[in-house]
Amino acid sequence: MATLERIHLEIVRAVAQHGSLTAAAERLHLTQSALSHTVRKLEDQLGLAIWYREGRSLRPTQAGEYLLTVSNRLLPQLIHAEDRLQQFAQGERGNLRIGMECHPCYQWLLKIVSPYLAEWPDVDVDVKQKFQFGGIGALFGYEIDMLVTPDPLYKTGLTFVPVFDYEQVLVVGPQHPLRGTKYVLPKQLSDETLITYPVAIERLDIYNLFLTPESIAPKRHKIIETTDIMLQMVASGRGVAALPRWLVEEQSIRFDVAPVKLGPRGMAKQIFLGFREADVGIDYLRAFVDQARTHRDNLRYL
Amino acid sequence: MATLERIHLEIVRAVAQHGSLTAAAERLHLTQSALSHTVRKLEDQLGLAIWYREGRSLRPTQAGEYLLTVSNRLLPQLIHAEDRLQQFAQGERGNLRIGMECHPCYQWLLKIVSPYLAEWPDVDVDVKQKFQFGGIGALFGYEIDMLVTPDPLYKTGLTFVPVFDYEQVLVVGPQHPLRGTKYVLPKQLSDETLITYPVAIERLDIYNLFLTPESIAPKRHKIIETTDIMLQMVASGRGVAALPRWLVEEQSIRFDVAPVKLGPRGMAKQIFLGFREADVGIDYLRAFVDQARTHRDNLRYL
DNA sequence: ACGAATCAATTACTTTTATTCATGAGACGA
DNA sequence: TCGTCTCATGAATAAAAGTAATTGATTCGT
Repeated sequence: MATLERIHLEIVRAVAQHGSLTAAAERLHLTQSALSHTVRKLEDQLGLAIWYREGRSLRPTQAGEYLLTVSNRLLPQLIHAEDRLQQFAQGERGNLRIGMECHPCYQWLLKIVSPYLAEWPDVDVDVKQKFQFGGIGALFGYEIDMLVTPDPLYKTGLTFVPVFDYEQVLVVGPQHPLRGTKYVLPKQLSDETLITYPVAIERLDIYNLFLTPESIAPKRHKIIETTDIMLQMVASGRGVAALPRWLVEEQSIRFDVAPVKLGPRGMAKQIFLGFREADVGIDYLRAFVDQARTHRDNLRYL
Repeated sequence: MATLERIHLEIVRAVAQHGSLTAAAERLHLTQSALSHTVRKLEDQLGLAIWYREGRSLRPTQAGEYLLTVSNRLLPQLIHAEDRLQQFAQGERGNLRIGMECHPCYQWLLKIVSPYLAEWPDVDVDVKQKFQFGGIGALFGYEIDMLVTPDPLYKTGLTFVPVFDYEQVLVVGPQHPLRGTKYVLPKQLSDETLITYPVAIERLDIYNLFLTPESIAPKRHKIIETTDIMLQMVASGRGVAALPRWLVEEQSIRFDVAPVKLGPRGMAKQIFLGFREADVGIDYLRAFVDQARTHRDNLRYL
């Protein structure tokens, strides 16, 4: 019979991170001896080894690997809970951890965040972009509190609210033959170089809603991380990309690029904010959604 | 600066459950005094109160409520980790926590579980049916390891595998006018009493795929928990229900009920097994999926 | 409205646990 | 092969957690 204590999780994690008990001890402000004792006791209680002792180094056993995944999952949650309690104590509101699942949304988010921060001076906003199990998983796993995503999921436990409507368009450079045409058809892209963000093809709308249904693929597919570079590539004639119209129009001052409608009816898209239903009571979270909604309503009257 | 220890989570939880420090102390095999000390120290370190002291009873503060949700989320995960380590130590494989999101699947599950248990004597199988945040949330939140569901979710972090194809049919009793007809149309149900399991209407296929698209509602909607009672009700002419064909045929020996096709083409359904991608390496989990797949293939050759 | 019962808080004390210090044994590289 | 790095160990000590006994307040039953 053994009880997993927080210190055990800390040790497993620190050892994995620093490679040795000695280094882990330093990081945890303890002596190597203290860790050795604690580890021995835990291993005795569990009746199994957490590390293979190979010479003077430690290699995790199967159980050790497992404990590591548990630690990596639970420790951040404990730490976040402490932070939040700390904030309660200081009368602060807390922090809002926002996850982003769509690259160009970042520009949009900035416009929401600045008035929000002004209105809620005692709420901190974190923005995360990488999740082990995707945005939905991050919400369920309490890694983030709010998710900005183009594809919502109406399921128990989560709420999604549409906060932004936009048109996804093709972006072309100055010399491009498609420039100025009313719209583009899928087959017209079969000889183009398509530039996208580094995400799985199944998550790219230009494939899902445009190319794949017609069984068409572009000649080449280039991957670029940042919007700026992407637009530079397009402006210099190296390829075409699919981006929100508002973003293209905003950036057309800086780069010589132009939007072209995708298909005769265009490609309508929405951005959603998602959060845990359990959190609806948190006022500053609600306020963020309201802020985003207000922004949307303002655009409507343009 | 305060560190949340496991004992703090235990205390918060036990107090919420038993209503008093004294009762909580007993449950944790400690004296009331010990808890009082620990609580005071934690509250001092945090700089805030976890409970309001009202007379001789404790009512959680906002911080206390928050701590309780954290405890309820994290403690079960710690306990499960301990169990699993224990199982590692004893050479056992572990347990497979299966969540069920569809009522009649239970019959199907039984057929998979028994050969599985025989093949994996050192794996225990738990079946859970209630989840705070739905089946998907339970998977992400490590409440369960496998989900049996009719609606999968192809998203990062989870894998869904179809394991069972069936036809959803209308079940009618012995005197029912629809008995023996080729198929039933939505409007033919507008004067019937429909019996279903107690789940939200949006999750019932008979509504989603059959009635709602034609804007038709049954005359009455009765809710029954168990399949047996449901079939008894149908057999005695109290209403009709929608169930898998195989189940109806199996039970038609015990109850005088008959299946009727839903619409001219019938209603084709699938059951899926879902699990965390992070767990694909776990052999006994994989084996369960294989078991289910094998069962499916066997049915194909009938 | 009174007395018994119950509850949390506190103090002083005890026990248990965690941590350190000093040291040893084995592995590794120069 | 020596110096240095690793983790393990035992005894000593510091720190923490726990108990017992008591108090004061509140609640409940009669």
